[in-house]
Amino acid sequence: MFLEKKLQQVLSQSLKELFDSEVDEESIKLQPTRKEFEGTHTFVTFPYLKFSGKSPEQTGQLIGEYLKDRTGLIENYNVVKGFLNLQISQKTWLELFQFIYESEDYGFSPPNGEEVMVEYSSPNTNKPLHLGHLRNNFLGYSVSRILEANGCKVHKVQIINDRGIHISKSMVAWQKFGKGETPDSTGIKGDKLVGKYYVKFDKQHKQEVATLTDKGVSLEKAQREAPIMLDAQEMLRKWEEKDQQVYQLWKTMNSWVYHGFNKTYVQMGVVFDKLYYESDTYLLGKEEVLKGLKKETFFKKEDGSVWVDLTDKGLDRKILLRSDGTSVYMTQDIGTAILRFKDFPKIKNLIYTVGNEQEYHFKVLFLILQKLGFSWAQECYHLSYGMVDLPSGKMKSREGTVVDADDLMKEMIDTAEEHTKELGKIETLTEGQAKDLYVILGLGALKFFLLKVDAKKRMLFDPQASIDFHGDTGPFVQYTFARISALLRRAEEMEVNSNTLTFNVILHPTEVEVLSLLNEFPNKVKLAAEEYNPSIIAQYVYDLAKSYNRFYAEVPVLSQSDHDMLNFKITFSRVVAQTISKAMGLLGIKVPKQM
RNA sequence: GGUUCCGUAGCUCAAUUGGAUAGAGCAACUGCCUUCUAAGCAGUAGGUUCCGCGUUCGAGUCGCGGCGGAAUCACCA
Repeated sequence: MFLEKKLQQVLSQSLKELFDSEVDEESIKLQPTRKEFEGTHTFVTFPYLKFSGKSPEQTGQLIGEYLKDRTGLIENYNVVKGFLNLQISQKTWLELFQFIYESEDYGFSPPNGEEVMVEYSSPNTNKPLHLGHLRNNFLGYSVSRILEANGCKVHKVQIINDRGIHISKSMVAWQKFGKGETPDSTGIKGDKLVGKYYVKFDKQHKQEVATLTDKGVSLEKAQREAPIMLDAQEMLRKWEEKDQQVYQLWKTMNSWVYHGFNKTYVQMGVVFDKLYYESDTYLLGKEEVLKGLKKETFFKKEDGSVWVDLTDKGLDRKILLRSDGTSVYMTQDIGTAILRFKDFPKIKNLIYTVGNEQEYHFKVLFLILQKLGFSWAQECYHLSYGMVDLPSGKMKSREGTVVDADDLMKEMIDTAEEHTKELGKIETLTEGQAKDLYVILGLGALKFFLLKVDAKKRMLFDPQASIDFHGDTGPFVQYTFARISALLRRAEEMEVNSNTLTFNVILHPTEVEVLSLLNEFPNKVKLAAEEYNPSIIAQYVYDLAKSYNRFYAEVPVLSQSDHDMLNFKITFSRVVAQTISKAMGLLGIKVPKQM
């Protein structure tokens, strides 16, 4: 950013003086120079030929010459076809470093007064969290952090789908087969216990359906009218009537689940500022739909069901209330959205982190909110992410191919422990510190793996082979941080005076490369926020670490005899470590001082 | 069938939003620990960017037509 501004300025100036053309500084685009050419920044001359009236090469030559002679910014240049490659002068690089070093919070913006809400995690209370939730949560959490880094105040919220037929199913099965089991009595985590009964329901249901179809009942009818299914529906009715016993059971079982979820969230390292429950919002949604019906925004069918007609927007008709008056998914979401803007009237943006399978749903939801006359409907955004596939294909709870969140995290942590012990570099850590380290590394690997891929894209996760601790991974970046930390510890022992920085030094090419990346950091943070895209940060921090490692391998730091050089390289390393730590923080990943 | 998204090295992913000879990691192979952490560094090999046509100085990227895959189109959530 620092460099771009200066370059844009002098380029605009040169265009004016050389060709007498007014070009807005902001509109001048620079791109990184391909590494087979000399230089770091490239200016493409093609768009400006109309001003110069000369060939691409000549235009490049003229501008390059001007910059070299008239400004101290570049020390050399070369022209290949229409590409003007600029080599920034040492002096400029050092100015840049000084600027970064002295910046209060380099790359991050101070509060700008904007308020946004990010929803991530929308679990059902009938089964445990799985790999899909991990991508969802890491993504939403990271996007929140990135928005915060850009100065926004972020409300991190969760919507808990705590009502409906699915939880009734678990409740019925627990009543029938549970024999009073509780998380305490069994030692099973609450969400797992409830999930167990959800599976039990499914099993029982299948059996009953089979019995019925054997008697000649059609499959569809059998599925609908199997005794246990009727029980579940009855239970849902009783719940809506607030039947004491059912309500109590519902509260109890949900509390088990929340307790279990919380453990999982703590391990994941994600937090929420506020929780929304669908049981609190579905009635509000219903009210709004009835209001809309009065105003004839919606219409009623003969059987009493309420619909919205979106055919004028190229979409379909969509049901909002069933013929028996009960609400559907959409009804709840209408209520939730309204409640949120009531709770936080100042929010500029409501971001839903939800899988791309629900794109249609959100398109419809936002249109309905618009029809209801809420101006803020424009501010709702569906942050849609792709599904996580397994080598065996899609995850399906019924077929037992779901990767459980707790299991996966534990596996990652165990692998990290194994790896660390093999390398044997942490004898000085206490047992507690070592345990913490395994969590940092295991989760770092997992988060980085899930976040480095563009969120919009469907991705493949191979539990056996996908998670590596080498190469383009979380631990690689963490390692770079730990390495620099070790270096800095040593430097401290040497008592190097780093208070006075005199930049009377000669830069190594690898240092220029790193500086060029450090210069990019603010851009990346901004871009990641604009696109709600953490993968930009993940790719960036990998490049930075990679590039620093090259420097580390080629340039000795502590054995520098010249004081200024020594001092510079230590400070330089510290700035890189700080930037790595900040970038990883945006991904929700911690970095260890030793590993 | 309609709509939307996707197709890049053996595998997993990039490619600065239309820029130069399409880049990383993994897997394979070759070097580098008596000097700051080798979870590292350097190197070799690997490509008709699914196919075809078009748009222009320039296409993995934009348009059209195919082929292949996914999601969605519920009185499920």
